[in-house]
Amino acid sequence: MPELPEVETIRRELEPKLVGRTIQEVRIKKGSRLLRDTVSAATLQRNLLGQKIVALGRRGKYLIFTLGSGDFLLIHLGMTGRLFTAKQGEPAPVHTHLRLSFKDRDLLLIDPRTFGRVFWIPAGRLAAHSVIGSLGPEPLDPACSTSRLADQFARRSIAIKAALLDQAVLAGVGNIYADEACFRAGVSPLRPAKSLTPREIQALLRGLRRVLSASIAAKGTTFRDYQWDAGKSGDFIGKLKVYGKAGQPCPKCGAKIKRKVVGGRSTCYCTRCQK
DNA sequence: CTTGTGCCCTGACCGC
DNA sequence: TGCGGTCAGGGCACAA
Repeated sequence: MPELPEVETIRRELEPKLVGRTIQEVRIKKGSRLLRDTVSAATLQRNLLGQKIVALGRRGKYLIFTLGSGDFLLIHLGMTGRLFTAKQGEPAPVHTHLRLSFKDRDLLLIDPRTFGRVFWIPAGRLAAHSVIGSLGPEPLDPACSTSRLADQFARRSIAIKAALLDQAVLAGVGNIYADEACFRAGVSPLRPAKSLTPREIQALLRGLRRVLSASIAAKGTTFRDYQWDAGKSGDFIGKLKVYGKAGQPCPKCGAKIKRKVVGGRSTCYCTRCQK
């Protein structure tokens, strides 16, 4: 489940390998669900062929390829999406949906469960595009302030965990880091968002930033499917405090970690440490 | 506007 | 060994 740290890790891995290279061949899996209603395979193919990758950016969980034409290729990895390079001529693994060939290597997009998505966005239309335009601030951006978050939470009665998962509130936070941030802030994920005090929101943002930064440094969390390169796992799983640890002792107080579905997602927390 | 629910999809895992 | 059932969850459609 690639979240902000995992997508950022993939971005950093691919940037030096792809920027400056020109797309020489485009292969799209027939009827790939990743394109859905966003762009036709023929249009995508036509618009990518011969284009140079001039930048590789990230916004939330979206990877943003800037092309020489000024247009953008957006990739969201969903739950099981993987993106890495392979030697030319190397056989594509099953569930390869997109293969871009460059002078020295190929880029493969593999996604068994097809929760991922691919978008093509014309030049100048990135910020106004529906998926990018509706995103909240980057949690690691200094401009993302406690007061801004407080404004967002003030009118929400949903659980703080659900609010953290809302990409319009904060971009890039998923199930793992929402749970970890709540634990580090000592805040129960069940609390209504608007019940948090400014002090608690500050602790939450600080905890979130710390866990995101530490995870990026460890190349992300490999819980199940995520890899930042072929066969390469992230190391942050050993640093997780509560996520996926239901029934195990809380690392702070030793009480048994509880699991509950919040906002439709499995949520792990300590009822003693998190109030 | 808000909030909650169900669906998409495949593979890993479990119990029999 | 095989096989059916369950679960994982990001984003979106949809209903209230």
